[in-house]
Amino acid sequence: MPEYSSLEKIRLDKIDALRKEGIEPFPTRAKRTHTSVEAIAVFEASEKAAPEGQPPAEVKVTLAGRIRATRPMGKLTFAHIEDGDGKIQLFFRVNELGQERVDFFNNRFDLGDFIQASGALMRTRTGEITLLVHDYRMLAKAVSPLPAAKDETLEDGTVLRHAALEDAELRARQRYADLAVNPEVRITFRKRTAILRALREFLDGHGFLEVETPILQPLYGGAAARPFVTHHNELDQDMYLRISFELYLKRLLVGNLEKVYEIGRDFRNEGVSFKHNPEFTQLEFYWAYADYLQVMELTEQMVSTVCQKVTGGMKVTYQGQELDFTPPWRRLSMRDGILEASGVDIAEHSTAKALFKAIAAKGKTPDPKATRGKLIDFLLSEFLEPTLIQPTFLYDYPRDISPLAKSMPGDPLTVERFEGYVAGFELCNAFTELNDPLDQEARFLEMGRDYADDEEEKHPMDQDYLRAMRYGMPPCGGFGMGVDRLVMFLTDKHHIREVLLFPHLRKEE
RNA sequence: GGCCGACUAGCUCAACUGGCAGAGCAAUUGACUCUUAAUCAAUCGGUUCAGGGUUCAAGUCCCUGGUCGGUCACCA
Repeated sequence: MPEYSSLEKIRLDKIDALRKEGIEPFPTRAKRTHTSVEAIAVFEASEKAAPEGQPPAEVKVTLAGRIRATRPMGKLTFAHIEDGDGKIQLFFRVNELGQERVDFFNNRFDLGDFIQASGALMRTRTGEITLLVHDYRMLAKAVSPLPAAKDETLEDGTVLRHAALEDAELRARQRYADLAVNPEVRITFRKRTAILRALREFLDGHGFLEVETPILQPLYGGAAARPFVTHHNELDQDMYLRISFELYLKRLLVGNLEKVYEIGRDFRNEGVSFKHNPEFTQLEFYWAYADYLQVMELTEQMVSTVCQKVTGGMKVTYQGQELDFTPPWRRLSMRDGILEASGVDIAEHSTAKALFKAIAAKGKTPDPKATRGKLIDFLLSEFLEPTLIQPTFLYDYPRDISPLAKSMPGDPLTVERFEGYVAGFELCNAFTELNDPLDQEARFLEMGRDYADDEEEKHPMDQDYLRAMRYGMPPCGGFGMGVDRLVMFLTDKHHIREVLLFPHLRKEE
């Protein structure tokens, strides 16, 4: 049983009063002929069609929406309702309704209630298109007051929000209230959907087949991350929530599906931050007979096309700085990038020991047990990453942190891999895929050895994946992107929570 | 997980070095036939995140816990 506040008790009393009056506060059916936006458009068209100096033909509509403001003034009441499209004003007047029905609205309806209202559209003296109400009824009573937000439209047309729901926790925990009260939040999530649709359109248009692979897996892999573990009761078998799609999608290339992609949820049992949520939306595609350079080109085409479609241009403002997604993006080798940013030339230090000394000379202290690849990664995040603001492809990664990528011909320490960086953090990760089953098996063993004393990063050997690869896998390029991060860039949100409808939060006490 | 900060009415926020917990909106009542943060008058509304401590006196100081935010660590 909830503890009702004094405001809620008043509303509960109104529900009782309505029922006593024979009115159902939660009727089963509703009716509407137009949304607020449609109604306004129809009325404007009718005004345009009217001959010069003549009043427009009468436009009768039935609207439905949530009451967001009321202004009772005796024999008149003005109210604004909001629906999924926008807002429109209702005008209750004694002339049409009689005093009793005007009073009934004022006495029984509250902010947040859903109402259905029919009547004729008109313009008020101040020029606002308004529904002159001839009939109305309750569609759903709101027991709890919405966390109020009132908008004031200033003379220059800017909207000033008063008493908006701003508390980040409450907004995320009660996203329904956040959405109900903050229209720009609805816009963000509509944009998110538009981005997903645009990504699918792009890949479909390039001949990729969208597929679905298991989320519950007997073995996890394809990334270095701790998994969530669950259990199948009937089979008495532990299962993992996937940490990537990679190993399953590449099995499909063995099966002669040459271009596949999946957009779905990955789960990583790791820290939560402004760019990490335990479950996040990943896009991966695999492309037979392509290499990482072709993937690079397709990536900048895809992201810029999506940006164009969703925002109307190739440039966006992100946290006060302009990002330009126009291809081609800057290409920077790992060696050059790190040399520029830190002064350390990784090519001059071929062992972990030598590289560690070079880093120490710069006044930084990485983990002394780190492999050479991990040290390079340290240099990358410490010096280079923060400088990669405009979209940049950083390419040629150390082999020992890339167990699924193919080595550069003639350079055993380096693999054909790139990551796309934007605004100082990683957007995507791609490589020429390793398709040699013997090399792949050796890499798995290598990972197992290198990380043997670090259970968390141990890469499990996936025998079925190797079996698939032994049937022959075409040379291919593969790609993965955190879709939430792309949404962040295109909606100018600093925190991943702002682009997830229901982000991870700690249990509510 | 470490460090720093925040938490006060349904919402947004005040309250000096410890000294009677306040405002606007929302709500209730009344006035008002073109308002738009409607206005005007009156009224209601509090376990100051929770628990403990110091003190004549705690929203304020101390300790423990919670949640959120920032930051660092972790995240090949």
